[in-house]
Amino acid sequence: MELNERKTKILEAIIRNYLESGDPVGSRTLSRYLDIKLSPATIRNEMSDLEEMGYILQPHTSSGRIPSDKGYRFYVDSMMADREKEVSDMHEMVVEKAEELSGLLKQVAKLLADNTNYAALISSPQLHRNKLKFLQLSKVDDGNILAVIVVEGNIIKNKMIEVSEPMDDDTLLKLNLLLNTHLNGLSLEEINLGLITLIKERAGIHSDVIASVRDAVADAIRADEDLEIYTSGANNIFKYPELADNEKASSIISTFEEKNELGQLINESLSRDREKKNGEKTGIQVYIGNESPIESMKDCSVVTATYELGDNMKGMMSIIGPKRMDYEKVAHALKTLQEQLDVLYKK
Amino acid sequence: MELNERKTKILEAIIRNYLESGDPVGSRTLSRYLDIKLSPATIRNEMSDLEEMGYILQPHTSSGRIPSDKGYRFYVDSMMADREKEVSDMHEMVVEKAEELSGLLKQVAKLLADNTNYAALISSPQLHRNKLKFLQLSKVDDGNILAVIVVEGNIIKNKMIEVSEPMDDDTLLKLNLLLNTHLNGLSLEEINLGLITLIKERAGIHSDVIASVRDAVADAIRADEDLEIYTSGANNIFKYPELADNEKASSIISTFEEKNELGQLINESLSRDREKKNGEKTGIQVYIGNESPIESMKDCSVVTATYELGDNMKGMMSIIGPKRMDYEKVAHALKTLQEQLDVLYKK
DNA sequence: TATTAGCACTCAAATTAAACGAGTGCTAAC
DNA sequence: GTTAGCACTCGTTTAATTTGAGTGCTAATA
Repeated sequence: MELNERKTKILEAIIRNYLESGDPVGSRTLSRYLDIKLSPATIRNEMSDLEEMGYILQPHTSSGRIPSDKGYRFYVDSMMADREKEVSDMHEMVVEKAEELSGLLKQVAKLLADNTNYAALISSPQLHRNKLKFLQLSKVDDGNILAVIVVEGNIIKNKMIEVSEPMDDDTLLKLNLLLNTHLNGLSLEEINLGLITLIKERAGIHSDVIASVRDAVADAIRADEDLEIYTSGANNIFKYPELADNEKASSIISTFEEKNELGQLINESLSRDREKKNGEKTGIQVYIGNESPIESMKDCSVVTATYELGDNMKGMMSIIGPKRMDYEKVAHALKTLQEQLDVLYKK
Repeated sequence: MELNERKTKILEAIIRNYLESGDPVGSRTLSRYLDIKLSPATIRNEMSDLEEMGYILQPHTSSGRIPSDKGYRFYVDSMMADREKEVSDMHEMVVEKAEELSGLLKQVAKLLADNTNYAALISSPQLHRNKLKFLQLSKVDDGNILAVIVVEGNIIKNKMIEVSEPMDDDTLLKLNLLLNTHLNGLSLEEINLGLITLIKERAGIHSDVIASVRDAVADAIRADEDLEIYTSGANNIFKYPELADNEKASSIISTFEEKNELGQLINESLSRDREKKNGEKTGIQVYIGNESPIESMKDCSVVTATYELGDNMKGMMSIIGPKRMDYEKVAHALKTLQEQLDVLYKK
């Protein structure tokens, strides 16, 4: 079946309506709401089709329809394609330059949460150096091997690795080749996987050296140590009945308080952003329901945006709310702050 | 009416029972539960008295009784008097020395929350200097007055105050006397009040100088700048139906996230602790319901304990839960960690 | 062939009613 | 002073009923 123009219109009407009301929407309502004149019966037929195609679903027989994740996805994608609808009812959001970075970030998180009525978070900016560019092991003396590691952004790290027995030049050469072909261009997570296969292939060969190499690379890449996350408006989720029952609220709140799970979201979002650097440039990602990397947010939508402070510092901010959030407003809020942060720290 | 032994026993039985079950407790239940043999009818009479005295109350006519804030207060006070009941069902709580102080504090907060099943928080330790000890203004030259401020812990601060017109020695002497008699021994909050009366009395006299003095004193006293608060287990409140409804949960969660209101609690608790340094020495405070300095916690009980790291660093940790929390267990948990922190950083 | 009116049917949510039961206060007897 | 007895209260539970928004299907219509 094909998603023709009329079906598209109806689908959009369903979603728009549901975003506003939060109630399942039925054929009568749509008949009134649509600009094309169609009887409820006709719309019912179309809705039946749309349901079969997976865009909408019924909470129970004889109720109206609500968008499925697929439906939301369709909506968000087509919304993102239409450039810049103007969003009206939002206060001007103005970031004031703060003395402390932490103050600034707290401010941004609060602005986001207060203006959108969803939960918000922002990460401290991270040095942009997540991929391995080059790796060289050199024999310094019989007991020591020097590892030189270059990561994206041309940051160079040195690490001396002690070995129990000397390694001959030939082996070292091979090992260098092996490591470079396997690991170059990989991020930390991928390197762990890469090393596992590597060790499996060359089982037993200098596996202690390889472990040391991994540690050294991890040190060089990881900037996690100084990752701070500021949250605001977690209690906003209580405004949305579909998230406000104890079970769900508790797990969301807990994720917000623990913060370490949020780290995953940040990494995921930052690395996704890096990948499609060329194409779109807004750096806004939408995760709907199960698309989210965080388990406890499977009933939410998560909208993230990266921001840049000065030259090489990238961070992430995010809005978390119900699936039926006002995506336009949220995207707009994120973009606004993105730009402001950009300008604020431009020297 | 007097709270005789029998009434006391019945009151305690009511409270103990309610702490366990969370349900209003009636005369039949008590009759079975009590060791002295009394018929439900007799107990009803006593309960009626206890209600009149304000220790217990009825959620509605013809329901059992629950403790009032006054009842809880009685219970907690008498409990605190009995030294050290052993508490059984708690895992060993072991704090591991961490590299970073923040890591340590996060760990402690988590231990507290996980072991008690309530919400927990801990503040970073503050330098113990909250009261003004001595204040001296000296004329340096016609345009400048030097303020020397000594606060508790013998920390000395100097501040140069510019004056538009020179002040003669006599006035300065008077002002010194006035300031010292009014402000010595006061904490920051009290100083603000003290200054207001002072200014009222001596209206107009060098009020700009007085304002500068206040700022200088505030600078010297306030250590708030580096106050960090770590929380854990905020979601535990969902385990207690009396706190889990959206309204209450939302405001508690919000307080936990914003953190600045928690600062009040910390100051209040630290300064109370300082006052009764001599008498009790456990440093454990219990705030029941409205006794709490934080508005949003009026349906909770808050138990706080101070801890000392090394020589002059004092911090506060706290457990927040329903009024019917297990006070013994909580007090025990706090004491355990108090001791551990004490030992851990003893040089 | 696409659209629509009509109608029987479904089902969550709201409303009402009845039964239950834990608990009380009061009185009179022990 | 203590207790048994009893009528009464009132929140909770359960079931029955009503309501209403919405559906799918069929047959008539354009």
